[in-house]
Amino acid sequence: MKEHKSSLQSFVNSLTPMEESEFLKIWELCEFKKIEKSSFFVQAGSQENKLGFVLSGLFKVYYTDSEGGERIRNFVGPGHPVAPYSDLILQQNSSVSAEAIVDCEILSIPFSEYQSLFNFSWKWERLGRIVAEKYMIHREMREAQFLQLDAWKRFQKFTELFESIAHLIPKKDVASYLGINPVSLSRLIKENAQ
Amino acid sequence: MKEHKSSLQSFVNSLTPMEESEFLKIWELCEFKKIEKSSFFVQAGSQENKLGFVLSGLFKVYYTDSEGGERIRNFVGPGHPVAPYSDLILQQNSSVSAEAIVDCEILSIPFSEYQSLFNFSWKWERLGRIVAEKYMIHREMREAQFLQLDAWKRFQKFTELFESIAHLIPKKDVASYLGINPVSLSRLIKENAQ
DNA sequence: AAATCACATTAACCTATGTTAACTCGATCA
DNA sequence: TGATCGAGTTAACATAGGTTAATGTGATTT
Repeated sequence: MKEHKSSLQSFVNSLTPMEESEFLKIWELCEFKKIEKSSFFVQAGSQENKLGFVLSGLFKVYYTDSEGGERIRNFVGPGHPVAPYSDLILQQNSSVSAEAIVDCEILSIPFSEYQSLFNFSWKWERLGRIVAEKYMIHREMREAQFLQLDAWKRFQKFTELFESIAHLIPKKDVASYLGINPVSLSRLIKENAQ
Repeated sequence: MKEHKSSLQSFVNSLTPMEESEFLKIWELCEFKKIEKSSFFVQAGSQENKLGFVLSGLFKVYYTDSEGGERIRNFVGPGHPVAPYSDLILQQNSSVSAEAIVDCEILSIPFSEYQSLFNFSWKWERLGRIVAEKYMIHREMREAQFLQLDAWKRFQKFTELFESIAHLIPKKDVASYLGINPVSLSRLIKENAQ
């Protein structure tokens, strides 16, 4: 669909401006998929070869602990890539699951073919660099927050960062993202309310 | 010095094999520096334009909290880059300090010139991508540990990761890296020492 | 409509980690 | 040589956050 194409295209162009012909290289790799609420784009433990680009909806990306509990690494909404990026690079089984919180639409791209674009042109190599840099900046921001902030301050940062989509996210998932449990989040909200 | 050159060269080649002539592009940018114990390569709050490559010694890279306390993000030893990488990319004042834990020798490279190499050849763009990917993988690993592990388990991971240099790191700095205080680390070691 | 279910809230109690302070020890300095 | 200092340890107590369990509520299923 036209709008899906332009959604990906404006993402790509915002990172590295590209000629239409260059952009088509990735567009040809895209497969449109619908993923309904509570279904998975990526399953932890499996060897994946997909990079997703979210068109609509919202995913949670999480580690699973030994008792089956979720530890949410990130939420990913429209206009952003969703993938077990480190695992794809290291060619290891996915350490995270990516699950739809609401009904979602995505473009799915085979990761190995995405990587092949790096050999196809400098522009794509550059895009790969910038994508990696952006991932890094986000992971580092989270690391900094765990290192410096208590749970309540992390909650405030969460609220700022996910302002536009926070209302879609169940509180239990917010708690998991913060590294605390839902009961504790309830208490924090109550204690800090006004 | 010959050995400094080959130290950087083998780092570069391990990421992306390069012709001697290509490698010289970065080698020409390098300035050799000695940084003595307790001195800084990077100061938090200042606008920096340097990428360091550690030849010998050991740095701690840390955030400073409102009361002046250190929150250590990472330790960097020989053969690795040391820089406020995200801040350099975002062109903002450094959010971290990089301080020598012992006397150090480094190569210092102007970051803007390092970035210019990306325009000079595809090979350098590729190197930039791989460096960013590796940074990302490390930041993500730390994020995952804060999300999933308690302080004692994080300490065990620290011990594995920094096996070869852990003996150089004061325990108070280890505690800071773990996100706990030195008194708590002492207690954990005591309680877990069988 | 009744039953079920996931989610959220609250309370009571528990545990990991923080805080303060005292003491030791080895390194450095006067 | 003695004084000082920073790091590390320990103990006592404080607090943030975890655990369990009870309760409510709204959505979904039967």
